Amino acid sequence: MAMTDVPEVVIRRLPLYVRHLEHLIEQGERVISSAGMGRLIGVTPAQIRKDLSYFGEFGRQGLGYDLVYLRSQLLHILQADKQWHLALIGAGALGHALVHYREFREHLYHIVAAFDVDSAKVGSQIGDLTIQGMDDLADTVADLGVEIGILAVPSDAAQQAADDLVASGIKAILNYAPIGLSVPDGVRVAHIDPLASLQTLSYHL
Amino acid sequence: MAMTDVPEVVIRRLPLYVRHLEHLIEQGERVISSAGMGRLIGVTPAQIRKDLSYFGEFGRQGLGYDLVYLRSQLLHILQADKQWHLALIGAGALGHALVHYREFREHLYHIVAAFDVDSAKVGSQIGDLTIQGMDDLADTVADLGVEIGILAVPSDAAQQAADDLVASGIKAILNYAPIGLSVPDGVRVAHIDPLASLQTLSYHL
DNA sequence: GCGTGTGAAACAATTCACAGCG
DNA sequence: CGCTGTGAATTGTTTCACACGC
Repeated sequence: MAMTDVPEVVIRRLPLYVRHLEHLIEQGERVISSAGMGRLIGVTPAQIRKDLSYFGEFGRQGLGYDLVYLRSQLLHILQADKQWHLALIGAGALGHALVHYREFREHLYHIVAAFDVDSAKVGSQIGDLTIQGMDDLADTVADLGVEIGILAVPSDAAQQAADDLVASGIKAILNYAPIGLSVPDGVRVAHIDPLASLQTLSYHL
Repeated sequence: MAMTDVPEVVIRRLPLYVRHLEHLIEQGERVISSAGMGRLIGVTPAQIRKDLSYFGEFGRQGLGYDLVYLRSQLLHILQADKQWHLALIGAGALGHALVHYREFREHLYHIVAAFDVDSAKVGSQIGDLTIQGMDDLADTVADLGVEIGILAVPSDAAQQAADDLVASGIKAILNYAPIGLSVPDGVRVAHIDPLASLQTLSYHL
């Protein structure tokens, strides 16, 4: 019931719950029990109830959870119910894919500016954004209210770019570069590392 | 010392260790202590020693760990020291980025075939691969010895494509589709979900 | 002395089991 | 009765602290 001291692992599960709630809503369902949802996702019903209980009481005794209501509550907890402005650093093949990734736009995470360290790319288009030089980063972040940076540069440019993002005032970075970033306290990094994912897969084969 | 019953969370840290070992090797270092490595990565020295102890004894008392030796041992544990053959399903912008992603090739994970459900794309090139139709999947997987599938299709096509991969005999899937896949026991799925990562970031902001 | 490897202790997460409510 | 919400019990993970070897 209290929202203090929520384990990080619980927060990482909330987006998963949202995904499955949306799927059920699309199928025209209205209500689900923790048992039903657990079967669907592959976790225990107790875990779902416990996870939700960190944030409040969202279910109805004897009935289950209202899908639309629970989804809206979870999105609110994640602050995913308001619009976010993202800056993309790195206009390579990956940057291209990210700019065109529909999931982001459809879920209120909007890439509003693109940058590249390579001055040859500056001025050309990526999606409907004009690629800017890193010199413009701080001004653009301030002007457009950018809250989150996406790093999609080669690993040898990543730390410098991260430093630039931090200097511009950004407090959250989604890092696609295959390297651990060092950032000051108060800045949060989420790391996506496909090679690491493949290596954990091949371990089990 | 025994290799039985290794917690999954330990396995997910091994690629991280490998990354930092490689970084140190590039810088010309030869040896590091668990304390030095812990400072670098941001974990406790005890955790590193405990993690490694699940697999054997790799350090030297009073000295630390030989970087090249430890890296080779970790790569061997992860089975990342031999070549793997991957099949890409989905030749959109993301598939494009994945085919050109150097990390994979440089680390022995080779995309050797590409497929798409859209017959209009079949026959055209992606990188230096010719896009094939899903009908060819089983034969190509068998012919080329594909062990891992990469799913980079829209969510409404993902479960069907996953079923096709499973039917072709594949036992590991790297899933970029924003949806939970249901697969039989014995098939392992690693899920990369950038939106979920953004949502955990915005939670903390 | 320095730093590993490892049981034991401390801490964290998950699951159990049941009171309580609609 | 069905199903939530939650303390208590269990299980899993991390950290401690020290014996041992270089």
